[in-house]
Amino acid sequence: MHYLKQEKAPTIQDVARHANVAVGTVSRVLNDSPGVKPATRQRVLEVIQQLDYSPNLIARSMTSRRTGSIGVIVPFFTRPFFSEVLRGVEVALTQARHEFILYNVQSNEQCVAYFRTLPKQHKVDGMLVLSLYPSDEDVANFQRAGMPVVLIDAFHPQLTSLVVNNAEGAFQAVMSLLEHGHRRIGFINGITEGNFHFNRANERYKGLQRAFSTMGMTHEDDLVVNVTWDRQGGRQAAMHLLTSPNRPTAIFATSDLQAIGVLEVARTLNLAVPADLSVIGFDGIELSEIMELSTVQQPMHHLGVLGAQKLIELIDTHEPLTAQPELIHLQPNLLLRRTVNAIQPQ
Amino acid sequence: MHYLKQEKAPTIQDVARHANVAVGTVSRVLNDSPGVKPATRQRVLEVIQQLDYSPNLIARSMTSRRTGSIGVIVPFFTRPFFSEVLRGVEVALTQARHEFILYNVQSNEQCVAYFRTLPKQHKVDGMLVLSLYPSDEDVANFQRAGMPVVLIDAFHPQLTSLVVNNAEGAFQAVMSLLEHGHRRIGFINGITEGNFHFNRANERYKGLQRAFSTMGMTHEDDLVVNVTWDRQGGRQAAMHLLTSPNRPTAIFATSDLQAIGVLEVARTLNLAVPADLSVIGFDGIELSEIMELSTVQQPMHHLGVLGAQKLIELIDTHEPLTAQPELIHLQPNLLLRRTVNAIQPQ
DNA sequence: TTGTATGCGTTATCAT
DNA sequence: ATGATAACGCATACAA
Repeated sequence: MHYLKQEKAPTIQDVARHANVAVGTVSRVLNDSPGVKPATRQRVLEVIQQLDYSPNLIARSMTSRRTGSIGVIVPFFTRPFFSEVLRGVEVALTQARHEFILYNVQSNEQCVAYFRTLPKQHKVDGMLVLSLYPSDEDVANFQRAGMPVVLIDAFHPQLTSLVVNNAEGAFQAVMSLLEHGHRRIGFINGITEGNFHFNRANERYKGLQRAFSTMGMTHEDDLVVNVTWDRQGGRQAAMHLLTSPNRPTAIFATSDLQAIGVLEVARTLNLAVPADLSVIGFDGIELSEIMELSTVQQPMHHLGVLGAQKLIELIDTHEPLTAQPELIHLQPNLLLRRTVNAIQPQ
Repeated sequence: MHYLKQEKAPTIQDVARHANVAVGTVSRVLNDSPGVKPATRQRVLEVIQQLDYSPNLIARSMTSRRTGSIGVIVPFFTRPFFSEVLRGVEVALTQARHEFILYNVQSNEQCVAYFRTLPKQHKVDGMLVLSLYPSDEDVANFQRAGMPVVLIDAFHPQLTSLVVNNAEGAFQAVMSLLEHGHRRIGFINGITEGNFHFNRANERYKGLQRAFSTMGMTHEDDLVVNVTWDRQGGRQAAMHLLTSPNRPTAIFATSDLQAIGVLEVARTLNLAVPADLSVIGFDGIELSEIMELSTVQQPMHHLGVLGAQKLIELIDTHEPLTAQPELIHLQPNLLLRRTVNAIQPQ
């Protein structure tokens, strides 16, 4: 092969020289600032074309103090729920001509490290945090660094937060089961592998309890199992619940993945769904549709889009830090599908 | 709330001043270069701590000409296949202390635009390209810009490429169907929504043809359907194939998602799988396991890890552009599960 | 309308 | 061992 010429990339200086103008003028052309003679502009444009010049974005960030990219901190980004939210984020961001750096977190230490270091590195203009709860100290750090932050599926009093009404979603799901005649309802509660600060699962538990008390009943503690949010966790929980004496006739899981795990175990135990067992999940990922799983649908895409838009807003308005943080509530939506049935007469 | 002090972030100058040293010394401490008296180092370190100073990475990139982040160009990143590869990328990258910017592409124009602009913007140190084929001109651009590129699940003679032996995978899948007695085998070929440059599907078709010719037979054209890579496409194709007279007894799809679509249609048509219809997919995504779908497993995670490692290598060695591009072959692996059965006696 | 000069926060190359 | 200073590529305030 012929040798490759790897000339240094042309700079604004080169353009200026070739066009017989000063760098200032080229800069003005680039940012189409007013006050440059059409003829000159034309000439500069031609040279730019000819030299195949493109501004160095890093250098530009030096003066503009904007990088054009935002950081997204997310646990286990390949999980369908997060993946769907990210999709929404991506849509809103590309529309706003921004890019995003993905900071995947798999352990508490990693999360803490990101919260600590990222605000001060100046690599991003703002941060989107998914399902993770920064501490007061972390928040103070963000503010000191002047770094806008939006929380998605998480909450902090001083940060713009988008939250889904988890309690309400759980309430509806469990009410539905109760109305179908179920009384022994297993509840699979999510803990997280990394031991992050979550509390969604507890809200969902409260929703369940409210449903029971609405019906003048109380939920029995022995039907609550704490496991991880994934299929594996669901399988463990289901194995425990379904092989115990006086097994539940229905199971409500705090994630679809867990619910899928339940379905798998039910299959191996030869329990027919929904004849022998009703199941409701949470999230409304695509998989739930395929499996015809009843679930509490979260507005994942919307969560992502809205969160990204709010963040861009904060960045663009240069966010007077006195501004009141917004708290935005979104509603989940119960989706009854194949896996829920009225309880069979014994 | 008390007013928020949003002081400007401290710079290396501030540190120098507070420590009564010159910026050069602070820089030396930061990069632990040799030749700085322990006492001085200590003092500087203390000031850094006290000021909560952290170097501005953008400014650092100015001189170092390295950003510490790489760009990943990927179509439809939420699809399980890409998502899994990305997971591998993330693992290798965080290990190498790099970050990645996700460039999601959904149309040919977007892809072309990324190929054109990204190399010259200096926002990333290198690029990872998934399942997309840059043109010769694009490649020339990369080289001119001195931007290392690694192709994953794609190939270009002048670029380090990781490819899976698609033909072999398809061959094994179809051979298995043939050995199970199937003769009328539907083939669902993938086209892509965005009209990118793909050719994987054709390789898979070749594998199918080779299997047939190995058995001294030929595959009939009317059993080939071209649809998109997703569930939707699979459903369309299945509907077409399964409602035609003399329907196939088995279907081989070029993606698991398509195969899932086939299963869905089979269910609505009251065709039992595998009694009435055998199905094999391609990719080996988690969903295939849940659905007990037979499939050709691709080394997705490995693809991501290896690709990222190769790219980091290129970046670190500052890649003398004369270097021979590597071509790395990975093998897929046939996974026979519930959805394949010997053909039933009519 | 256009040119010049300064600054952005580092690193690196000189001196000292 | 450390200090002073020139790049790095661009934007911008100020001059002309």
